[in-house]
Amino acid sequence: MAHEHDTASSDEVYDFAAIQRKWQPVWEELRPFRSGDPADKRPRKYILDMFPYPSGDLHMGHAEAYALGDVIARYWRQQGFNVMHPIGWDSFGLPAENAAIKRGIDPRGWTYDNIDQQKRSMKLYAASFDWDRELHTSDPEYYKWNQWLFLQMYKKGLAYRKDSWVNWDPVDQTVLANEQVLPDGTSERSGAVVVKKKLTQWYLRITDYADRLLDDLNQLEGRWPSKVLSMQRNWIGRSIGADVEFEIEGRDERVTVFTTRPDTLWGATFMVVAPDSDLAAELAAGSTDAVQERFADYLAEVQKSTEMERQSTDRPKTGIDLGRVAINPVTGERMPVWAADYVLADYGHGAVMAVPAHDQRDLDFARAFDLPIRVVVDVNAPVTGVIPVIGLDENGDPILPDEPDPLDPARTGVALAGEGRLMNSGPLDGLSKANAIKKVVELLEADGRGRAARNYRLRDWLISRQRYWGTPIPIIHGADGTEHPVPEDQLPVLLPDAAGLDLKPKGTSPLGAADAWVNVPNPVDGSPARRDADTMDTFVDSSWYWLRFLNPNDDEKAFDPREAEKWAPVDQYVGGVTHAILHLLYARFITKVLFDLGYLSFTEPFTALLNQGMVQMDGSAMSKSKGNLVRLSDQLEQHGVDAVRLTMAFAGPPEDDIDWADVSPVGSAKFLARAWRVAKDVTSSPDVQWKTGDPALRRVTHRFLADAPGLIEAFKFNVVVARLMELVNATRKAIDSGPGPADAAVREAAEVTAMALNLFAPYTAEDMWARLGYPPSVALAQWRKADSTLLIEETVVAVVQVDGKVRDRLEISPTIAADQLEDLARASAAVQRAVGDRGIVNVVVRAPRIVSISTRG
RNA sequence: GCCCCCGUAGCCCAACCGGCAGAGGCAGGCGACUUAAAAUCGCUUCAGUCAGGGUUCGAAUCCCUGCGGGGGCACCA
Repeated sequence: MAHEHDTASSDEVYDFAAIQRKWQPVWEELRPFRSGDPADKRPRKYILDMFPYPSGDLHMGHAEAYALGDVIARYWRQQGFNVMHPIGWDSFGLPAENAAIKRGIDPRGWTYDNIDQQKRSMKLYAASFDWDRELHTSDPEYYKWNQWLFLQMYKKGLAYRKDSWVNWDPVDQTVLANEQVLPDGTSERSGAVVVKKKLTQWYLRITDYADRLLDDLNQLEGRWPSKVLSMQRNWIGRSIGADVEFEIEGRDERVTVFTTRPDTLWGATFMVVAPDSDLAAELAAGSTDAVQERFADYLAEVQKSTEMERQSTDRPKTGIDLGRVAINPVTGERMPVWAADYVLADYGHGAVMAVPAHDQRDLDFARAFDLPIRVVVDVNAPVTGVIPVIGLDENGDPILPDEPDPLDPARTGVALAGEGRLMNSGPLDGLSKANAIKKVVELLEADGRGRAARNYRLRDWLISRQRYWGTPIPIIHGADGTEHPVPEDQLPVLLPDAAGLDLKPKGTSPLGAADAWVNVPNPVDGSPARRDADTMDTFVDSSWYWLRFLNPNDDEKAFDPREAEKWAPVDQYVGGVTHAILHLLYARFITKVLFDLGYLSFTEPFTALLNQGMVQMDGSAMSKSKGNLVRLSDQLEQHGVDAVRLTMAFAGPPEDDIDWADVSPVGSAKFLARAWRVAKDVTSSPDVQWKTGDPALRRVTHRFLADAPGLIEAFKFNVVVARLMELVNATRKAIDSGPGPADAAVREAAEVTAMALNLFAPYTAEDMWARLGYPPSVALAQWRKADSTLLIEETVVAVVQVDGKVRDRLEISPTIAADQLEDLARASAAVQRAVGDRGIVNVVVRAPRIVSISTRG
C-alpha cells in the first residue's frame, strides 16, 4: 500500500508543488524570455508592466497585475514576436526612509533586502520577464540620468525654483503633505496647528505642455481606457475664456482677471482677489491702517484653515473689503475690491471679476456682504426665442411673470448660469452668449484691455522633496544666490552615506547636514558654495524608466535613441488605475520634452493601456485593520502559482475588481488537474496524423484556435479560459466515451491545451508539454493555425420567428440561399399554425440564421 | 454641482454588426465508483436581461426617463 505511487505511473496525481520545483530551475537555465539578441529577426513587441515599489513582499495586487500582463507577453511570443517584457524596481521613496527612521537602519539596506525577497517571489510566480534588463532607480547608474534629464530641462527653462505656500508644522519643524493635516487644521503627528509657510521649491513646467497633453489624448482614444482619458482631461482642466484688464485707482498697473464669461462683463459689480496672493498684500498695503489690520487678521485666519476646509463648497463665504476701487473697463463704473478665500492664488491671475447675477459663488458672496447684483443675461428669452409664460389672460394673450422677476437672483439666491440674450450690456444687447463673447473680446482687444485666453487646472509639477532617499538635485548654489548646474561630466551627484545623518523630517533636507557633501566650491570662481540639498519626487524616476529598459547598463547615455526607434513606444502598458493621472501624465510630459529635445521620434510613450482592477475581499479593499487580508504567499502555498494566476485571469474582465470571496482558486486547481490528466492520458505518439483524428473534437479544437487570438487581443482573458475549459471537457469526453485516448484528435486537443494554457498556467502547461513528448519550453511553441475547413459547419439551425416569437427551427446548409430559406419557413407547419388566418405582411430573411415573419402592419 | 462607467440565474460572468438569452465556473441537487468518505466521473435545477417608455420585422444590445451601484473633477472664475 505504502509505495504504490512510486511504481505505477498511471496512479500519478497532479502535484503543483512538484511541478513548480521541477520546472523553475529548467527555465532558469534555459532563459526563454531574453529579448536582447541583435540578430533576432522577429518583429518586436514591447510589453510593459508597471514596475513595483519594493515594500515587503508581493501581494495579491501584484499577483493580478503580473498574471494579466504575462498573458499578453506570452501571447505575442507565441504569435512569433520578439517580446521585450522587462522588470525593475521603483526603489527610491518614503517607505524605505520611514522604515529606516523607525528602526535606525540604512534605507539602502532595507530596500535591497526587500528587492531580494520580492525577486524570489516574482521568479516563483513565473512571469515571463527578461531579467537581463532589470534595473533599480536607486542605483547611481540610474539616478545619474535623472540628474541628466533635470539638467536638460533646466537648460530649456523647464525646471525652475519659486516660492510657494506649504503646510508647516511649527512643533516638528517640518513640511507636511496635505494628507497629514487633519480636518481641524492640526498635524496628525504633533497635534500642533499647522500653518502655511512660504518655501522655495523646484518645479517642472508641465503647464507649458498642457495643450499638447490634452489634445494628444485624442490619439489614445480606443486604446486607453476611456475612464483614464477622462480623468486626465479633468485633471488638466482647460477653460477657454478671456483675460480682462481693470484699472485700479491709485495704482499704475492694471489688474488682469481671467473669466470664462467675458460676455457678462457689464454685470461685474465688484472684484475679488485671493487673500494669499502678492496682489492682495500690495493692495492692502496701499489702503488705510484699519484695512491693513483687518487684512492681516483675515490672512492669518485663512492660512490656519486646511486645504480640505478651504475647498469645501458649502462653507459660508468670508472676506474683507480692501478699501480699493477698480474700474469696470466697459462701463467705467467704480467697483469695490475685496479679498476672499474662495478665490485661489494659484489659478488664473489670483483675481476675479465678480458677476453675482450669473455666478453662484459670486452671488453667495454678494448676498453675504450686501454687494450690488445686476442681471445682464435674460434667461427668460433664451436663444430659441421661446418665452416661458405663467398662463393666458382672458384675451388669450400670454401672461408674463410679474415684477419683481421671480428669477431675480438677489431674491432667490440662485445665479442665472443658463444661456439667454444679453441685456443691460450696451453693444452686446440682444446677442447670444457665443456671439457676445466674440464681440466683447473684439472690443477689449481693440482697446488693449483684454484678449482671448485659456487657463488650466493643472499646476506645475513640484519635484522638491526635503528627504534623503531620492535623487539629489544637481544644482550648486553660490553664496550670492546664483544657481549653477553641476557639469554633466561630474554626474552623478552621489547620495552621501546615510550613516551619521539624522533622517527625521525637519523641513529641510537631511542632505543639508552632510557637511562634507553639501559644501563644495562654486564651479565658476571656486568660492564657497552649497549643493542643493533637496531630492526629486520619485515620479521623475518612473517617468522615463521604460526607456532605460532598452539598454539598462549603458553608462554613456540615459537611453539609446536607436533602440528606442526599434522598440518604443511601449506597445502595451499594464498597471493599476491608481496611476491613471500622475504617473501617466508625467511620463507623457517627459516623452514630449524628450521629443522636443530631439531624442525621440514619437510623442506618446504608451500606445495601449490596460488597467487591471483591484483585488478585494468581502466587498472592500483588503487591509490588516479590517481583518480581511488575503496573503498571496498563503494562496500560493494552498493552491499553487498556476491556480492563483488562472483565477486572476478567469475572475472576470481584467479592468473589473476581483472579490476573492467570489472566486474559486480551488476550482481553478481542479481544472488544471483535469487538463493535466488529459495530457497524461494521451497514448498516441507525437508523429500521429492530425487528419485521422475524430472530426467532432477537431472542430472544437480548431474553433478555439480561431477564436482565442481575437479574445486575447480584446483582453477577454476570462472568456479564453472558459473556452479552454470547454475544450478540456470535450477532450475528456472523447477519451472516456468517444474515440478513446489513442485518437489523433485527442493528442491534438491536448497539445493545443498545453500551448494555450502556457498563457495562464505556465508550470502545468510545461509539464503537459513534456508528457506529450516535447522539450521545453512550451512558452516558445508557436500558436497553431486553425484549419479553416474544420470551422465550417455542415448544417446550422435557422430560427423562424412569427411576430417576434420563435415558432420553428430548421436544420439547413450554411450556404442556403435567402429565397430558398424563406420557402422552407413558409412551408413549416408550425409557422402556418402561428400565422393562422391573419396573413403575412412582411418577411425579413437573414440567411442562414433567421427568418422573421410579421402578420400585422 | 459637472462629467463618465455599470445593472443578465443564489453568486462570479458569456452572448459578434440589433437576430434562438447561456460558453465557462462557483454554490445546490441526483447518480456512478467506494465498506464509507474524499478525490474523480456523469447527469441536472435555476434568469427572460433593474423599472418604464421609444425606435425596429426583431432590443440584454440603439435612444429617452427614472431607480440602484461605482468612479473622476469640484469655491478652478
